[in-house]
Amino acid sequence: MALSDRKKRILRAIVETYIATAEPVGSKAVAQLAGLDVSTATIRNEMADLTELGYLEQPHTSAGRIPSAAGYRLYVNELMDRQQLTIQETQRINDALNLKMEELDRVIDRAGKVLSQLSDYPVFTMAAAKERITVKRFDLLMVEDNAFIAVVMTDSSVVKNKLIHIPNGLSDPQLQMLSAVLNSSFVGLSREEMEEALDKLETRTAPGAFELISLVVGFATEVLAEQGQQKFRTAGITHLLEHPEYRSLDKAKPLMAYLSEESDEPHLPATLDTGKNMNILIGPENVNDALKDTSVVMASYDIGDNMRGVIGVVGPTRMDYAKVTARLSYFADSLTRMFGKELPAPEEPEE
Amino acid sequence: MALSDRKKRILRAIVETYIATAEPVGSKAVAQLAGLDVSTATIRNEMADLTELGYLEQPHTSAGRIPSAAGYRLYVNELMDRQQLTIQETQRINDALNLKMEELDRVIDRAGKVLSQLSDYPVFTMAAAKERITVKRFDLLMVEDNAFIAVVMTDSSVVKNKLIHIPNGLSDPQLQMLSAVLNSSFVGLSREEMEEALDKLETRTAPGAFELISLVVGFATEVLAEQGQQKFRTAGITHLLEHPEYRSLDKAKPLMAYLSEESDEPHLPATLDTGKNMNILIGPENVNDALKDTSVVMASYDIGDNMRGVIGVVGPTRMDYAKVTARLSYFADSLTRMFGKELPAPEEPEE
DNA sequence: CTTTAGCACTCAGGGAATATGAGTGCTAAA
DNA sequence: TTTAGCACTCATATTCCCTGAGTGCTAAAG
Repeated sequence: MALSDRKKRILRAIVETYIATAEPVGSKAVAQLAGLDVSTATIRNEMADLTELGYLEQPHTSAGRIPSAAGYRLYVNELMDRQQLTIQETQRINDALNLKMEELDRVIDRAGKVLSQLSDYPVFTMAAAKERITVKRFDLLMVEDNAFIAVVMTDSSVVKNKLIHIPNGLSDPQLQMLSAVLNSSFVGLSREEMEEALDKLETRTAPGAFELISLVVGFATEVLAEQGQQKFRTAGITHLLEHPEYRSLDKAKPLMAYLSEESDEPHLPATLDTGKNMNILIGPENVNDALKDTSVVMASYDIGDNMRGVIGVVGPTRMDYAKVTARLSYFADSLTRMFGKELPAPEEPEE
Repeated sequence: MALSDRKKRILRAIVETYIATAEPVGSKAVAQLAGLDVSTATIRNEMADLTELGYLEQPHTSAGRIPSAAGYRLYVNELMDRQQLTIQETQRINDALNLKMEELDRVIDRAGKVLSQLSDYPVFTMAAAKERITVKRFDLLMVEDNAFIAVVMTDSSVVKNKLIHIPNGLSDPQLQMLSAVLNSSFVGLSREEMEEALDKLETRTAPGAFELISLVVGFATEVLAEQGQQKFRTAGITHLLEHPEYRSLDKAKPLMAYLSEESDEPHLPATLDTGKNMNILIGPENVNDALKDTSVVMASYDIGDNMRGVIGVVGPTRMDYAKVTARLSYFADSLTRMFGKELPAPEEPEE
């Protein structure tokens, strides 16, 4: 039940010209473009077949054809050429990512921005710890008399700190003691485990000391929570407005609101834990209502050993899949490569 | 050359109904709304005068009038009522801000988001150190054998850290020494001064040690740079699309791109250092081209002693100034108050 | 001098009618 | 199986006309 070669060429020509023009494609245009030496009538017959098979749709009787979701799917799976990036583009990407290593978030943000510029579609990014993360060590640094800095390092080598004020001051030995308790009782525990451990400790500890411990542990659980959370960010949402399917604001507004974090939480079906690297969701394949007429192309990458990120492109079903997938996979590879090399060692002193 | 009372009432009625309806206001509507017991003909005469004086404009001969920039200006300066917030609104604002104190950036982000929801316009925020900031102290914490954590605290009590890898390891005394050099030679210096000091030090120090020092100092300068930088963020840009003046995408796109950080650097004329608290820029008063048909209402607030922030609302010239200024000033006051109380003491252990 | 009624005039926006043309399906011949 | 030919469909653009809100001006009234 495979399609004839000719049908495939016709389908491909239709998908590609529709992607380029956003207008229904007629038999005449296909005849010229598909490079087949047959008449438009023949093409029409084939197109009728393809419509019957569900790969094409007709907006109305007297218009050309546009690809259906199934048509795009077939195109993406079998027909599409693997596009090459130009040297300028790879250069651009490398420049953007290989800046002197900054904070994770910023690198990801920048990646999103550049990908959006290169693809002309909005881009979203997420990152989260893959599995259970724990605190690897605590450090406390006295500052003046009435405050100390709590430094928390996770087992994925993320380090966070917080300034904690203490009205009554704290002696050096007290600080040592505090640090000892933290490092002996709370290292290696997940967030929930830390909270349990804290409860147990309460009865066995002097109230004053417990107060301080719970402040630091509270901060540590926040850090773990934040690391485990999937931070959703977007770049280039205004690119949406460049595509005719969003010319009407009724279409554009909900999607833009959805992307710009204004609709609350329930975000993209970004399957962080999928094994596959590249994932294409075409229109109705999206579960989420706001994305029904939208395609999402996303790729995941590793951030060191313990985290994983997703970077994805959002656009109309009529998306330039060939262009997007090429750029996207290059990005995902680059990110994996650079985080593999650089994390958990954020900066190598070059010499 | 002051306007008669009646003219003022007419102007005010026109501004307010135009703000509400977005459509040119005719003499009949004014007669009903202004509460003056005069005929439409009289109103027409007055409106003709106001047009002549430059406070009103006529889109075309047979339409009603709309306020000119000067008209808005007069309205904002003299005619506008000071609006009260409802209890629900102040409650909402307090809830949003008085969460347990998180990082500065997040509080500001949340403030922007809530203000945007309450005002139905996009909101931008910025924050930066007011004056010269310096490092107050350095701490170094050895982690395993091949890395240490550098902790930098600025004089505005911001603490940042970074994990630094060292291929060759480091002995405890070496670390002590490093720390001593940093704390004796680089505390109290501005970014530029640190770089100078680093240059001078180079000749007098062993290459290996200098390498490490320059890594830590490099990080410190980054921290100072980041603090001094004005971080521009926006929330709720999609609110733009709700206003008829941005129904045409040609209008909406550039402004949205401008706001969503896609057009590079040269951002809002946000005068961080202005003495005034509230600042209203109406349409052509904006220097920037992208904002020519746009009004900006902004307020500044203090973040502790050493930083200052701006929060502002962006919208069409036909903006609901009364509503916006009321909410905005409440926000600015709340922010100043909360940062005054909570910073530089980010969290008081309650007891 | 100010206000008002009356009136002719303007002009954007909406709706119906019409024209255009790209594209189709079908039939019959090659 | 392919192709030429033809009648048919229908979205879109164009034109034209109508409607009505709003204006400015004039002349009378207060």
